[in-house]
Amino acid sequence: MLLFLSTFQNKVDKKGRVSVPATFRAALAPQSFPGIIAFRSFTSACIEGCGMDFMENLSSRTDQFDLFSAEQDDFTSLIFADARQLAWDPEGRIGLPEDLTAHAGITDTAAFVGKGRTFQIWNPEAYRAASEEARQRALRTRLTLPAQRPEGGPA
Amino acid sequence: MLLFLSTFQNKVDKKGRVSVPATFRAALAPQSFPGIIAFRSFTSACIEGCGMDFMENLSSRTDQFDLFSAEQDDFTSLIFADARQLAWDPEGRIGLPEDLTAHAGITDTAAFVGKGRTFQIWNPEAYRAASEEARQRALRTRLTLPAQRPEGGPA
DNA sequence: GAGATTATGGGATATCATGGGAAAATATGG
DNA sequence: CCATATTTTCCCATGATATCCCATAATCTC
Repeated sequence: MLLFLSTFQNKVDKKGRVSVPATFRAALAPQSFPGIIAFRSFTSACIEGCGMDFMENLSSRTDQFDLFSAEQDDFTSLIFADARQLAWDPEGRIGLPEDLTAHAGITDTAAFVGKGRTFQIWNPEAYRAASEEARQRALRTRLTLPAQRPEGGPA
Repeated sequence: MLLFLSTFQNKVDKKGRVSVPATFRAALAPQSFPGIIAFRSFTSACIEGCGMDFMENLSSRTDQFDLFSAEQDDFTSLIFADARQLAWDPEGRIGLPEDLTAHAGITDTAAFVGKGRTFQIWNPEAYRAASEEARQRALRTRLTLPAQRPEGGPA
């Protein structure tokens, strides 16, 4: 199972810990780092989550900018500087740092939302509202996906 | 765990020592040299930090310049001549040389900023201002990453 | 319905950041 | 070449934090 699917609501205990859904952990099992990478979304009031491989992939892509260029610098500031490695304990829980929960408005419950290669962590009510809006928007504009790009080709 | 992620603020004691974040030390653990490489940034008021492997990679890149050319000469002066090996003590602390702290305006607190393959060391307030600017710039210009390269990267 | 897996709670333990003193290494001066 | 001063490195102590471990309840699977 390589994709993050479905939505799970788990409790945040008084220590700030929350269980990562078992299916998400299974999706991350092949990774080198036993946990998740999390950073503040810069478009929504939520936390972005992914595996270390996703960050490695991002790093490779930023290598396409010239080293020490302004673009490379801005991008790495935005993502890598803000990202946090959250290792899970033997029971599969992570501790959510205060600045992340503050950004997402999370207090006693967290919603893990599958997004395919990544996932998000929301305040449950905030997510309900945001997802309903997204659904309305999709119906209004007849949202479509671009056709798949041909794989491979000259490097 | 090959990437430098997140931002950490550590104190500089009266001896000029500061703890390298444990996760950064872990990322540098495979290296032969038990410490970091540091040199003055020539784009910002901060200290650039990395491992020896990255310096070797830089050396390869300077090979793109003609040997003994002005560019090659400038680049190697800016980086290699200025770089210093800072070994950490048994507790994971390094001593920051005065010329580096002066360049970054660091006095009693240092911010270690993850940048992927490298990291930076800032005066905390200076970094807050610079990162906020970078964030605004990135959002304004809708900075995006080039599409994934056909080869390499996780599936 | 039985066994296994998962989510949750709380106490014990280890790790990390930090401070200060002792010992060693280096530099300075006669 | 030795004595002294200065710097650097090492060692130990401490508080705060994060991690581990065990126990229990809810859920899922077969």
